[in-house]
Amino acid sequence: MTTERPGRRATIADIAARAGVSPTAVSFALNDRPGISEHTRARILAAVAELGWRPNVAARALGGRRADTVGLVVARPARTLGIEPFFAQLVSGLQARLSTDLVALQLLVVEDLSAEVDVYRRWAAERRTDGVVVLDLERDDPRPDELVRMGLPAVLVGGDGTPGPMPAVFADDHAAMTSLAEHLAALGHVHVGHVGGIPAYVHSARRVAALHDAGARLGMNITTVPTDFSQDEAAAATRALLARDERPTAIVYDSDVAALAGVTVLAEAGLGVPGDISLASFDDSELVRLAHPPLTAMTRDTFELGELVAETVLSLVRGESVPDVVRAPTPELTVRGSTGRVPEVAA
Amino acid sequence: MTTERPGRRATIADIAARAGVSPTAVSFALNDRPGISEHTRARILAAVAELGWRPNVAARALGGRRADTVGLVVARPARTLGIEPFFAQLVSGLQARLSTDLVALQLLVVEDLSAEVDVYRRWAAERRTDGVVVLDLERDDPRPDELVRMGLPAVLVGGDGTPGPMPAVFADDHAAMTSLAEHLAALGHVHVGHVGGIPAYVHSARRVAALHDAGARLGMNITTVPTDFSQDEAAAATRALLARDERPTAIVYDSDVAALAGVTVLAEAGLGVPGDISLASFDDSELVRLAHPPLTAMTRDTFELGELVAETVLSLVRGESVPDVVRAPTPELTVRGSTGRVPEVAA
DNA sequence: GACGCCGACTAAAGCGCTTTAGCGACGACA
DNA sequence: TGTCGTCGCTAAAGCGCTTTAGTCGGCGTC
Repeated sequence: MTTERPGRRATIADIAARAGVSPTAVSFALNDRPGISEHTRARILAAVAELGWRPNVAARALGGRRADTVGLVVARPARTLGIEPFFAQLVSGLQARLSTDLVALQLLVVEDLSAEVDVYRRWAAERRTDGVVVLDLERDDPRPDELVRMGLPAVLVGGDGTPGPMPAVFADDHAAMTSLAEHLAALGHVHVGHVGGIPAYVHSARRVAALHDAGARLGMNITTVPTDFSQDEAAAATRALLARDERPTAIVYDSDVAALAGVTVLAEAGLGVPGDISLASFDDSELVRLAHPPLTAMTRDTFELGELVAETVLSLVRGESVPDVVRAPTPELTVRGSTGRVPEVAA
Repeated sequence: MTTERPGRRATIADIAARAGVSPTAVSFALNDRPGISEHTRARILAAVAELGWRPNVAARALGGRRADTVGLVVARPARTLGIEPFFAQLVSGLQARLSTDLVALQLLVVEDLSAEVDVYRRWAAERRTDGVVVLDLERDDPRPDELVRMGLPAVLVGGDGTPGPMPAVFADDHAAMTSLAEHLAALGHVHVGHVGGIPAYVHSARRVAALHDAGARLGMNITTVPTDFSQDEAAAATRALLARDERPTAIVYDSDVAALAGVTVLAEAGLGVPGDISLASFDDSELVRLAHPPLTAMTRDTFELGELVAETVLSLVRGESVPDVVRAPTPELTVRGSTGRVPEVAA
């Protein structure tokens, strides 16, 4: 156990004294730099262990070194984050990978994009983080350029798969949505509703495009209703779809939370799933697995995605070469009980 | 906008030069210390704004000041965190309150308690965080004493409401569980199952005690099955309860996620809720509101709880006086469609 | 008119590391 | 034998702030 010194905590000087060397030697030993004999190094490490000493991160960072911290700023209402499995899983994965390298994750939730950029500016000026992870890329998003300008290394999650000003981790939403559309087409569905996300988001737009492309190709009639990802709007969108003259025989939801809201609306309307109408969620998660019936969804390992993003940002801040576009696995179709053949009557 | 200097970023010396004063004056102006005239202060602040300068946090922390960071270490499997609304909401609330004071939240997920203590030790030695938030208090928990020993300020969430070695934010689980028991008793339930949490957790134990106390008082027969909070165990526990000779007419779940698992088991067993059996969840959340039928639950604002905890830890690290026990609002009963009168046959 | 005090400010030290420059000893090489 | 290179290590500067200990001029007091 650590022997508490009276008053102040141990510093590098205490270690040096105890090992009978200079502070420089301690620093060299600690950072695996050459010029310290094995014998001396061992003595130093022993002193470190005995006093339970750790270099003060602030002092370390001051010497122009890294802060060993990666930042994540999310521009969404703080209260809604708690129910987004995607987000929570991503953070868990990020955290898991970062912590193996003793790098901390700094989390911040803000109101909007401009507040988000302000935070980046602050962090960059304060040297608080070595790099950041950027989510929910939008069309003409100001963040990449701003980040380049302020010299804060960043990794984008999402994007359109084309090389941009900074590395991006990209999952092929288009291919994923296409396979979901093909699944529905194979079951005979023609009129398909789509409860989409925020159109400004690049990934939302890409999903809409994919679904409509596939619809055109496979002779399906797609109706997309955009939402802000909230349950209220998802429920309203579902009701709107049900009220259409040509009522859809299947509805695709952009997120798991939205899909659950949809399940509730259908239950209230007395419609059976998949007997009367088929449901599918683009995001898979515990939530849709627990629904009754469990929902057909595009499965991806979001935790793993987080790890991949962390890996990328770690390489980036270390100055290692990072590909412009890191491909994450494409989500794969998991068929569960919520999708079935189109009902006879409506066929 | 900031004028980028060639090479290095602005430091306090640049601001001082621009304002025609000494670095000391800049520091004083920034920290609202007396001894700077209004006129000079204004000139300094103008220079700060023009260069978009922010004090380097590392340099600041090095001067023995605060790190402006609060830590949260969670000893649970990282993958399960993503589906715990309680946890996500708490973090959101914490974050929201901390960020208004520009204090960062450091998140870390570890395997077990001993790894958690190691992280505290590291953080204390590195001066990385000013204080920490401790969750999931256990019986004979080693953490409070260890934290006191290493001099890391901490706030406990949970606990038993008695003053301990450090401030605790306490919600009266006992009273909450009692009101849930009374609700079931009023509906005529006698045989009540309880899918509990990890018995080592103080809050789990307190809930069990409350339920059994109320049972004794109200003539109910309570059967508690402990679980590790996972859905698998919750499902298994539910099946075990259903298989009992004296099948319960109501089941209480300690968490929302567990309750959802229970809903699925009942649906598979062909039992109607609340026709055949009543269900209630101790934790309320979006999840149980979305279930069909929506579940009766004990409602509390976890986001607000997070804010309260943040408030407490902020006071603590600032050296302000903090009560030993901060009382959070007691969760309140929200009756929804999942609890009903005990069925005739079983009554 | 001498003294003390106060307000406004500065010089310099110090926080705990990392890093650069350099030093002495020793062996290799010519 | 002299020189150079290398190894193992140290002295000292420097990172960008905060803080302590002043300095200096003006004003009130007796």
